[in-house]
Parts: sequence; structure tokens; C-alpha cells
Amino acid sequence: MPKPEPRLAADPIAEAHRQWVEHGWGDAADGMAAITSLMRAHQIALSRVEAVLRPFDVTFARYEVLMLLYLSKRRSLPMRTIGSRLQVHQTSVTNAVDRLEAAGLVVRRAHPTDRRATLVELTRAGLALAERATAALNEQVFADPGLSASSVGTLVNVLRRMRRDAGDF
Amino acid sequence: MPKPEPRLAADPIAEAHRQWVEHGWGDAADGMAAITSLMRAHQIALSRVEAVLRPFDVTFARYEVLMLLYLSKRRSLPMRTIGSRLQVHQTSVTNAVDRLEAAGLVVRRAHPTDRRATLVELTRAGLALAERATAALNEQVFADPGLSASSVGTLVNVLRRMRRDAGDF
DNA sequence: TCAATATAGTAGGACATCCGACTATCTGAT
DNA sequence: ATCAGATAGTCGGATGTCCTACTATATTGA
Repeated sequence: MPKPEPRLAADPIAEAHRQWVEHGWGDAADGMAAITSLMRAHQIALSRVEAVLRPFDVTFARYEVLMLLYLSKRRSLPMRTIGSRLQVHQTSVTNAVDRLEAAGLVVRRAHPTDRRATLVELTRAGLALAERATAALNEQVFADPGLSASSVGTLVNVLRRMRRDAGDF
Repeated sequence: MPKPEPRLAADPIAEAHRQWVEHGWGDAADGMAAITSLMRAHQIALSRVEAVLRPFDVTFARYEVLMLLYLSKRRSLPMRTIGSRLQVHQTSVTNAVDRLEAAGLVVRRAHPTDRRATLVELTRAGLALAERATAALNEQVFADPGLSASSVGTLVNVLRRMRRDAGDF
């Protein structure tokens, strides 16, 4: 006799929402579900992206740095600018650039006019890797992000306001 | 004369989308924007949540474990179940429970019938903290998650399908 | 009954993120 | 011109997540 298919539990977030209401927290239940959904969706998306990037020996954090440089006019930016654009702490930039530099994908250069600052410049290898990794990501994740085309648009619109309210732009 | 307000840059994700199209990656631009928006929105939400939880000396990861126990019938669950419900790796559960136990919020107990398994049980202190932290989160974050009520619903619906496709339920 | 396989947890390591502290350098106000 | 305050980066530490072992215990099938 075949083992009975393991019955998948109900949507855990819907379940949590129900419990929130039961506990008298109904006015916060929707918000809890929204935030929790965001956390889980992020985890899913990050996992897919990291899987595609793994063969290139870069993480998404480092890929983002590479692309920021790739898309910049001079293929070079100050550390500080990288942190601001990516909305991460300076020390995270230091960490990412350390690893990218060790892999030969970027180099640190002196800033011509501000001796406090450090410019990060994409190397030829970094440029090549940025292009190949982007091709892979575009094909394997971004072209089909796991949402319908209309949902993609809706999601971006909803989150744009959240980002604006948080001061991103 | 007041220092001129620092001109906020344009939406960085819209900017990235434009560059994607320029580089001939138009078919992946929307997906890139969606995934990137998700990453940033997660960062914003997590930051707000952690700020509220900090006074309670728990992180969101540990709070989730506490609430899972709090909402369970016996206020106790096997480690493995916690990992499955929260969709995180076993070792992450070990880590969170280690810290919760050190703080006196949970205790590990022997499983009555399976000697491989360990039950995690909420202590009285853990229960009290779960309630106080939830009250704070409900009031300060979930009741006003930074989105309109309709956006909240839309977001949850869009992400539900993404989670279902990923095999969450 | 017993060996092969599966499952529960833990240990150690790699990464990423944030925070606070510290150095070097730049800017602006007196 | 100087000195106080702001800014750029780095360092060390705490935390979370995942991965790969490795141990102990259950389950299953011959």
C-alpha cells in the first residue's frame, strides 16, 4: 500500500492570522500577515538567487556591489556611495569589497581629491563576471520571478510606497 | 541661509530598471525590480521589527520561536517541528533555542516517546515576554505596517501564490 | 532478528548584517 | 588660522542563516 501523501499543512501565515484574531489582536492581524509574508517571500527569492550565483562564487550581496560598479559611468565608486545606494551599513561594504578584492573582481584605489575616501574599481575579471552572472540571473530568475506579470507590477507598486515612506527616495 | 535640503536621488529600483532595459535586458527588468523591491522591503520591515523587540532582548528569529510555542496547544514543540513551521534550517533552530534557553525563556525537555527528539517548552518568563513583545509589535508595527489597508491585502495575496509555488503549503 | 536507511539534534565553519569604537581627514565657524 | 564637529573606512564582536559532517535513535525490509 502506498504511503499516504504527507498532507501539506494549511498556509502557515493564514493560520497565524487566524490565531491573531482569536487572541483579540484582529486590528494587527493583517499587518502581521503582511510583514510575515514579506519575510518569507524574501527568503524564497534570496534562496533562488543565491543558487544561481553559487557557480560564479559570488553572493547576492557581492553581486549587487559588482552591478553598481558595472552600471556606473567610470566603473568605479567610493565605498560610501556603494553603501548609500545599496542601503547597507558601511561595514557591510567593507566586508563585501574585501572579498571581491581578494577574488580579483575589484580593486581599491586612492580617491583623487579626498584622502579619507577609497574608490572601488571594477577589474576586467569583475566586469566579465558581472555580465555572465547577470545573464544567468536574468534567464533563471528575473525572467520568471515566480509571479504573474501583473502580480510583478502590483508588487513593485505596493512596495514602492513602502520604500518611499522609509526614506529611500 | 538654511543648508539646501539634500536632493534625494530618484528611486534606485526604478533607476536600475531603466538601466536593465537600456542594456537589452528588458524581458528581465520587471522581475529584477520585483525581486529587488522584495529584498529592500524585507530589510525595512525587519529593521522596524527589530527596533521594537530590542528592549525585550530578543530578535525576530527568537520571537518567532516564542510565538510558535505560545500558540501551540501544550506550549511545547519538538525542535524539528519548529524548523518546519518557520521554514528555517535545523541548525538555526538549535541556535535560537540555545539563546532562548540561556535567557530562561524556554527549556529543553526529553521527548516522552522518541529519544532522538527534544521538546522545547515555554517557561513562565517566556510566556510573559511573548505577550509583552506581541503587544508592542502589534501596536508599533503590525497595526500600521507602512502600507494602506488595501495594499496590505494585495501584498498578502500576491505573496501567497509565490509561497505556494515555492512549496510552503 | 538484523542490517540498511531515515530522522533528530548538535558541532564547526562560511557569510552577511548591524553596532560601537577608533583613526584619519575634511569643513566650517569663530 | 584654528579648533570643534562631521565624514570615510576599518576593526572586533554579536547574531542569524545555511552547509557539511557526525552521533544517537527509529524504522523498515529481507
